[in-house]
Amino acid sequence: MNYANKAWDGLAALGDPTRREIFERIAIRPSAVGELARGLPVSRPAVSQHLKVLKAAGLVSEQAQGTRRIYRLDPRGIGAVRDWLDSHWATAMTAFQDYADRQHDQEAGT
Amino acid sequence: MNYANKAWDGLAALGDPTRREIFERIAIRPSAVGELARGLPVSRPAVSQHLKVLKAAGLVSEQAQGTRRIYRLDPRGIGAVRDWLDSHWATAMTAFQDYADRQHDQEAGT
DNA sequence: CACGTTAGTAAGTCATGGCTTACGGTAAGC
DNA sequence: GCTTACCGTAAGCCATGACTTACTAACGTG
Repeated sequence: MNYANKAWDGLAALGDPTRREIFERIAIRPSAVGELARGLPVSRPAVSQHLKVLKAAGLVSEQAQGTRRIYRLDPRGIGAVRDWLDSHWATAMTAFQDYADRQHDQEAGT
Repeated sequence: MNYANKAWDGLAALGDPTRREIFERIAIRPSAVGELARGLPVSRPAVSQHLKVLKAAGLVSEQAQGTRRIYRLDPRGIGAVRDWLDSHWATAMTAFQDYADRQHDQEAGT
């Protein structure tokens, strides 16, 4: 139960729509900064700043290739957020089931 | 592959730390608005507004109980975000594996 | 039936953070 | 070595959105 820390950073990072867009493009294909910026309605420095946040959250990793920096998905950070959500999803499922059962019992009881 | 829509709303909603805090408290135990506000450093209307966003994203559901509104987790919205993340996590894993293999082959080749 | 409790909405304030331009710095190519 | 391409950081601007107070509404209780 310590995905909480990393999961929070990840969720905070994925809260911005532009960052989600960048994230999804990287998911399709690892890309360099300028390459990403060319397909987006924001400037290249803006993309750089977003990548910095995504990297700090552990969602993407960077690899130098000449003067280019190739960004790709980082399974670790993504996995942390996934686990956090999965845990809450399971909680929600059982809670919902219990709730539905109780409703049913109440109706049957009267 | 249409969790994208709901997942985006969910991620946008969970981007705010106060909303995540509210979300986690509801996960522990379904609660009314005032009850939540009492344990948080923000006013009751602020909590109301956050719950509105969470509900619109399909992450929580509301049930009237007298003048009180009980909020509980909604598995549907949470599941959508979970699936979105799970999908990208799987992508990241295989991509990372491929990348590692290629690095290894390159080293062996020389 | 009035009062107290609970909660959503409106309006307005203010800070967070996303964006831009400008700059500096590194690696490849001629 | 000089130029070109690629990228991160700094500084500053500005809009989004989170928060507050005030108001209105609905339900239960004495």
